[in-house]
Amino acid sequence: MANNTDGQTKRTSTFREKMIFAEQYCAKNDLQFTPVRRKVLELLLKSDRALGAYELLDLLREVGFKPQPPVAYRALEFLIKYGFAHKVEHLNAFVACIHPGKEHSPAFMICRSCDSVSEMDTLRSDSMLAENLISQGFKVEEAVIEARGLCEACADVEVK
Amino acid sequence: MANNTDGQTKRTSTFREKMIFAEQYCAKNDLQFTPVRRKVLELLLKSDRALGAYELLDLLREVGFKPQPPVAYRALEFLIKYGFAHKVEHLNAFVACIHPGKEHSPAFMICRSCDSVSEMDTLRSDSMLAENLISQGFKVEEAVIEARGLCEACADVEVK
DNA sequence: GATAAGATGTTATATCGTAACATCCTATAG
DNA sequence: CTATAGGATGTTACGATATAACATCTTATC
Repeated sequence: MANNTDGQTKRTSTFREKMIFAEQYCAKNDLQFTPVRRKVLELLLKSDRALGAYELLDLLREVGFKPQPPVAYRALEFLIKYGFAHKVEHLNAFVACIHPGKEHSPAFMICRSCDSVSEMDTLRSDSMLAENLISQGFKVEEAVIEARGLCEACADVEVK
Repeated sequence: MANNTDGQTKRTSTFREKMIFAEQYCAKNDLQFTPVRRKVLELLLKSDRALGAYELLDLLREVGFKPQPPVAYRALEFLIKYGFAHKVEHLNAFVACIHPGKEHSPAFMICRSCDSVSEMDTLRSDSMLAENLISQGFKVEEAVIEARGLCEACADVEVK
């Protein structure tokens, strides 16, 4: 299938495109996209599961870093603050964001069979939710949705 | 205002009514509503905030129990399993459920100012959400919504 | 009164997360 | 070229959350 030089092909953005986006976003906004931060984002992007902080620490060690826990948590804090990653609260674990740069409240689909986590494109449901809550007198500033169930692949397999 | 003998008055159910409901539900379903479980539910019902497991342990100690962590976690596991309580993942803390016995995915409104947690009556939004996710090939089995923002009281106060 | 299931007691430890302070790096002013 | 200031990282130590594993007790039933 398409490589990066094929500007015509329709597809979601690639790993490399996301890294380049992060790079440029940081440059534009005077943010330091340091080696640890870059590596953590790479690891999250390459994983189809959410990764725990200590798991990330192990992976960082495998590629030559010698980080203590605060290093991972600080990198994650940075990535989350600027919209490159989210925390999945049900798992105490972290995932790369699918549309960094855009304001949004994330919604996750967590497969109970294969543990994959995918982020829903949920700009629409945001507003439904907010309206709903506002109607009860609550002023929503941010909202997170986490759904557990079966992803398409695992639902196909399960005969039950 | 109304006491329990006033069957006509419209209001949400009282602490005592909820305890009686739990009692009867357990009796009907051969579940043991033991002293620790009862006390933990009482404590959650009486609190307007979510309570952490270790906070509950302290409160249990104040009333004569001498529990180690697993005791609290087991009581909570029971209450959650049978729909009397929920875990608020953003807070690593627990709240009593507002409508036990009914199948539902909870939605919480967490006030960033006063820390109050209230559960939204969200049977409707459930289905909206499920439809939305199903459309992306994911089979939702349960979903949790957690919104942060300002409760009505705190929004009124805040002049900003 | 034997037995089995569920509940609780208890110890120890795993897992997740952060406070606090030292050090380093880099940009910019003097 | 130093000085210095802010942000980033290194490091130690610990706090907070959660559970595994096994012992004991309680209760219902045979």
